[in-house]
Amino acid sequence: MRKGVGKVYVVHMRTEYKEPTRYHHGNLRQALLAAARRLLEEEGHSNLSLRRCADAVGVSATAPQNHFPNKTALLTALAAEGYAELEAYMRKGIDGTSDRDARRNAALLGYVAFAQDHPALYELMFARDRVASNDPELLHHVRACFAILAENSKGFGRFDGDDEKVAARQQMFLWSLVHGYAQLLTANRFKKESMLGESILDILPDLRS
Amino acid sequence: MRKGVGKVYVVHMRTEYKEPTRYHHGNLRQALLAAARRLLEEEGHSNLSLRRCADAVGVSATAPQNHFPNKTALLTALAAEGYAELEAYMRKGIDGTSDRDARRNAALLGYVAFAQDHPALYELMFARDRVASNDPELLHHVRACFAILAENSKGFGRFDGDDEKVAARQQMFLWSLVHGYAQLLTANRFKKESMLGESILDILPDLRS
DNA sequence: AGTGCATATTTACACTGCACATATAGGCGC
DNA sequence: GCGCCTATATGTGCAGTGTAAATATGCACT
Repeated sequence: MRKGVGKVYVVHMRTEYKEPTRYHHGNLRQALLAAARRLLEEEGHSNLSLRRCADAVGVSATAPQNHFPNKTALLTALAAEGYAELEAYMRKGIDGTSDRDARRNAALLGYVAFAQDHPALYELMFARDRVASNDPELLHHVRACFAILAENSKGFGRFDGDDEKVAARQQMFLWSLVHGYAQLLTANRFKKESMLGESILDILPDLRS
Repeated sequence: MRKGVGKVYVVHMRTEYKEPTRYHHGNLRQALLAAARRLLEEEGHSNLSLRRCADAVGVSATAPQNHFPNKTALLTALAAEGYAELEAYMRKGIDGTSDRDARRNAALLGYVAFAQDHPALYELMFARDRVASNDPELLHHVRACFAILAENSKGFGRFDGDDEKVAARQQMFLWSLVHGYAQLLTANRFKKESMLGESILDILPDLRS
């Protein structure tokens, strides 16, 4: 039995809208993810707790346990969502472009744009100790992102090895570069005076043979 | 007055050695940092707490407050220590080498080696929400690391712009690449079959003009 | 109407960071 | 030698956290 249903309205405004209190939320999993994301992006990782998510949605402190076995599971789902969006950012720039170099550049720009728009989420996506990096759903989205980069890393730069090796090295090169750039950029580790009007394309050297 | 000094020896073995109990530790700050580092690297970030550090050293739960105003301050000091070591890793490979390309390669290899030897610490060093990234001591060590990369990024690759721009872009390129590679490597994001016998030098394309 | 099961609540517990009051002892002037 | 100041430690308390376990609710299905 809920203690004082009306009371919650008196204590403070609900942050998220919720149908006039009923026992079963109906869409709690999604609502929790949305609340978690808002908390993460607006209040920072250290202010994101399961209890605050539950509060924001208007359910009891332990209700999230029915949808996520532990906090890591929630964060993992959030990270997976992030990779899906990262993929969309890259695709948006690629679609409608046919030139090979232009497609690769568009993917890189989309990648960096995502990291800049969602720095906290991007950091979470690479935090080994907060997400279950072998979660199947997460891995699915990770691979989809890598596949886009892989597709668009063909035929540039001079690398050693047979065709297979060269392809692998092109991919690793491109992902390393764009990930490092995105993270250093959002972590403010680049000198300000270096950053005037720069984009990732400016730090990509001329790789023509 | 300490409640049952002998008791702690009965409950469990102390992890760190400590002089037969005396009120003032004498070197608590250093001891706490060492304990924190051991906890971080051996038990993972989520098992690192101020109280566990205090326990490991054999002082009361709130003793750390005299040396670190809050947990972030301790983690920041730990991260600064990490940057100092990263610098040492790079210097070790560089010293004694005079060839310019060889020095740059040595710096890169040292950088990656550090990340592989201390993945948890390396992650902490770039965790925006856990360290005070504007701490003066931290910044000092960060800049020392960047300076090494900067020194050894001269005169390679074809970049646009005047001399100053080119230098900035060479540095950003190199740091992005090595940081991204180090992080993706330690986060296990590269396909296993791509990694056979690879080093960062293999994914660095031929940049000769 | 009754029943089963997914989904919620309540209660409980160990642990955390931190604020605050208090205790200790080593060093310094005398 | 002596007393006091201050850095460094302890003790206590509190709000907040993740999670386990028992209990309540109500929708779907018969």
